Amino acid sequence: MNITSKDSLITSDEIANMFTSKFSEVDLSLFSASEQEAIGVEHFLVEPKCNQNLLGGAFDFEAFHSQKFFDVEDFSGAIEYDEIKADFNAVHSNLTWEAQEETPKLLEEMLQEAGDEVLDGKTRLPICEEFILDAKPADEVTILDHGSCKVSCVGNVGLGRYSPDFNERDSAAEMSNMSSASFPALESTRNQNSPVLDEMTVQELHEAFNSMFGRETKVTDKQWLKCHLLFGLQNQVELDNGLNLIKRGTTSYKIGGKTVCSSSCDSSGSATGSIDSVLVDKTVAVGWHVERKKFAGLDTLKTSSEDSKIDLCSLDGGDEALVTHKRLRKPPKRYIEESMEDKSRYCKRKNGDCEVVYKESREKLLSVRSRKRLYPKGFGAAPMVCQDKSFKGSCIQVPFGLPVEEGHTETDTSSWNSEDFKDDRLSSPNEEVDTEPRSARSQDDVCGDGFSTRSSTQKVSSHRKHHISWTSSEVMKLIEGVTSCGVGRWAEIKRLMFSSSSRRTPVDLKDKWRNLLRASYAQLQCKRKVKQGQKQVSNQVPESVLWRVRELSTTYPYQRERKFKVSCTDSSNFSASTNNILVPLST
DNA sequence: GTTAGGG
DNA sequence: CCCTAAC
Repeated sequence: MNITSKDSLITSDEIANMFTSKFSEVDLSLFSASEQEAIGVEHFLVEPKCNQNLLGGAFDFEAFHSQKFFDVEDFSGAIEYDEIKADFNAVHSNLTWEAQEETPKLLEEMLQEAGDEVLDGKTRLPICEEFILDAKPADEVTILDHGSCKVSCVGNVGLGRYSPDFNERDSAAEMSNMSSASFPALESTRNQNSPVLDEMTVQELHEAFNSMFGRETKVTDKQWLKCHLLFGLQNQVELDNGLNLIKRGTTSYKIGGKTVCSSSCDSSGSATGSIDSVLVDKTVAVGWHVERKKFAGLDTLKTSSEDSKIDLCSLDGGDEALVTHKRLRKPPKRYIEESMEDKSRYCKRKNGDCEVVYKESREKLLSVRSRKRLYPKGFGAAPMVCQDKSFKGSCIQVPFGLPVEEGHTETDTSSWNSEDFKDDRLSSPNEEVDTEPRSARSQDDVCGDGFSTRSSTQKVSSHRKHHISWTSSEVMKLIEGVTSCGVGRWAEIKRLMFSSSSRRTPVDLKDKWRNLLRASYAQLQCKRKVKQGQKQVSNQVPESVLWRVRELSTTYPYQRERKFKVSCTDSSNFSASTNNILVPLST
């Protein structure tokens, strides 16, 4: 069976274990968790009998690969980089690295897409890249992949904070310095002849090994020890930088019978949050840790994990594969509303500033209500961290602006609720915190003509007016109205033509007219190019009607629209068209 | 209260 | 369809 398909989730406990463990524990537990999977890695940790073949021979890479525990190509870009390669020649001969050039590109892409929030982008990234590029074939790849699985979500966070405009190598040196400050050997990870490690005695190497992997080794071969230490370092760096954003296929790991990495990137935000919180302040065995404090701010992050499960972000090969492209799932509306409500209450209580809070909350809500805003471009548009000061850092925002407060959830419910935050159960009459916006809103209820768009008695569960598509007769009426009243007199048109229809407001008429204009214009353009085009446009509105619209638009120029209208003066003799042209139209 | 225009 | 500034 394909393990990957079994269960794509990992429990947060498992994650926590993985991350809270010290390095050694992580590796060991992770690798030995499952017999089958462990094989390869176990071998890695087993002291080699022959240094020559220390890794390659023991490592059953193909077995791993065939089981799809990782996608070799994910790291392909990394290979071939430096001297260390030599040591692994034996292993990666089976691998194909055609994607070598892809990784940097991917990285760049990811970085560009990354959020605009830059935490230490300069210092972290270089490492990240370095190690991507330094990733070793076969054996290391495998292990790193495990590692990166663990970190995948961290990567999400980390990369999300890289400067979008980061220059790949510019700050590499800087990074190098920084890291080496904490752990000199790190610097030499790129160099097989790492001076630091070279200078270390076997005993020291043993100690390092012990602290890194949590186990003793009897191997006295310095080279072997160095190899492992270097790898360990890199693994750690990877862990810190979470460069798992590299495009990869579905990857799963079975740990203790449970598959841990999924191919789905849903709720990446949540995952990020919790993983991060788990990661924070964890000690790295070797004692260097690269600016992990950068994540401290996220410490308070909690996932909305009503689900104890977390999707790790593995990246599918699809179009939306990259995390940076992945759209976050829209949270349940109700949840949003409740969250907003909570936020509002909290803010009210804290600040006593209803108006401000209202606007703010409303904005957030709006951002959820609007599809455009809901799905902006790219990943960065979904703020992970609640920067709202009113939250005092005590809450986080799950992907789409869902604030989750800590310790503030039980606040008084007596405070105001704007209509926007009301759902059915909230619109009880005894809520009388008549805030300004609310009172302003209530005008809707008495909006003349008996067509109230929203009323408090109405079921307001859906804030957005239910979409009512315009019927052709309505369109005709609108056109008639425009014909007789002219453009812009929507209220009058409404009175004249739609008096019986309570569902069309003057604004609706205006909007529709605008759309008609656009449609007609689009039709013109399409017509010029392909005859096919008009079918799309005239799909809903007959061409004749659009023609009519155009005619009217020339008669009643519609400010802005007019300009592009004029520009498309081709067939129709617009210049001549004045009052004469607005014709027939059955009345 | 209406309208225009952006979202 | 919503929102809001401007009228």
